Amino acid sequence: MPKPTFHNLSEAKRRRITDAAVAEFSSVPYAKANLDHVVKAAGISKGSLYQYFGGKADLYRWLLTSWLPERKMAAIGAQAPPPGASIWQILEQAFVAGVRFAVAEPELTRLGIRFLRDHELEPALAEVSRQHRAAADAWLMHLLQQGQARGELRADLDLSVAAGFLAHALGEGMLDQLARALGLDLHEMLDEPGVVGTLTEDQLVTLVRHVTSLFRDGAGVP
Amino acid sequence: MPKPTFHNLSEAKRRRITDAAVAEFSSVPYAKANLDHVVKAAGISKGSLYQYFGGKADLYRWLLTSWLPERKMAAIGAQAPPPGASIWQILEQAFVAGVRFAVAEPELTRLGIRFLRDHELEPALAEVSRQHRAAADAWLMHLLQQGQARGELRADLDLSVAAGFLAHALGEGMLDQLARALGLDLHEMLDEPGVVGTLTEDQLVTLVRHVTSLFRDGAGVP
DNA sequence: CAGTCATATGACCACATAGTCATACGACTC
DNA sequence: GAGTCGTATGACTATGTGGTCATATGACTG
Repeated sequence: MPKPTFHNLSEAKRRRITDAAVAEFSSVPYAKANLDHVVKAAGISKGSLYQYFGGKADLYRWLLTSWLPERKMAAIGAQAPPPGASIWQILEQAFVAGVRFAVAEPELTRLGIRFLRDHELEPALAEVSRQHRAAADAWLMHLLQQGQARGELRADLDLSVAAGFLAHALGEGMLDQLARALGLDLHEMLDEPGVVGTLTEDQLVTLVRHVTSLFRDGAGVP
Repeated sequence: MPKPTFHNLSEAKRRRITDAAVAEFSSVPYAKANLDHVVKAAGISKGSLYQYFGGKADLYRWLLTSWLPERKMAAIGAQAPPPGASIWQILEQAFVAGVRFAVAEPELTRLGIRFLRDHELEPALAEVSRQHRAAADAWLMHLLQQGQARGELRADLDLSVAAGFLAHALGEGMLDQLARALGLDLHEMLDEPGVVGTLTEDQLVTLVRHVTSLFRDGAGVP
């Protein structure tokens, strides 16, 4: 976590530093991320960085556990679902919010994806990631149980299996599908700023419905 | 690719080197993998390793593009599906073969998973991975089209979306589900050699059926 | 203006580790 | 036994980079 000095800096300077760090950590895996790039891009000296943060791991941890979640919250907002919403509406809302964020902030998305892939490196981060997973899991299981009780789900569904797939589908999986729809690789898509913007709201919602439809009743063709 | 010298070595020595390399590359990401560990574990000198391979990247590439596929083929074998098989039988067979391999060879599985996660590092490997993906994709799409033509699929299914999910489900996703069934994290599961053996053939097949059932007709509860 | 404090600096150090090379070994030939 | 050829060795070099520290700047105080 940042040292007090960091909080005393001007908003603009903090921003320069954060931007530089995000750019670096989102473009290469943690082990390859280079603090010299960060300080150069931020226009500060190496010594200063160590006046603000405890080190590389500290900076990375702060970005992922404090800064990124804040940005995400700010961007998505905690939209309460309408009172009588079906679990499909709730899921759809979550899916769409996630994809909209990815479209609006491809760099932050890349940062998050990188984290998913090498969180095992920093034991402290592994714990963070485990908690995230557990929270998402609990939320999904609760939702699915509710759905099953209301008869909104296919009756033959194994909830645990479904929750596992939805967890993936809500995150990376959805982005993969998007990339697929554009004929690209996930990384290619996130690296090209313009391309995601070509997706229409309509395409997006259609894609989301195709995903959720897997868990709803089929049309029942024999 | 290995230099000619490597092929002249005794089977046993080649084996020691390969085992050491697999152990290293499967336990840490490529950037962190240390050739000194490899030579020590293999009981050879650093110079020798460079007599056998062009360098770190060369060794890694060979493991993933030649050695691992061979081992996989040997372990799974190219079982032709029975002539009149439904796509569900074919998929089930593929799923089960994949999981059996993971159970039998957790270290090789870890190696493969690591590769999936940092293939972007080595441009040459990115190409390899792209080809794998494309091949898997083509196979799945073909299978699904066949299934749709025969009416074995839910009629409302978007084939492209389904193929995307199946691609994940056949690989990492299936392993994730397995770990979930054991109450573990994917990496925890692969790191503990004993634990996977506790799964019965029955549990395994049941899990696989739960996954494929997502794409089949639901029981149709309103 | 002297003193003090927070902040800034970048040359520098410490260390890890990919890759090299001069040298040695040993089997096989003549 | 001298020559030669494929192989083995590990000390060494080159490089990249996380982290440190003596020194500086400059604002504010009395």
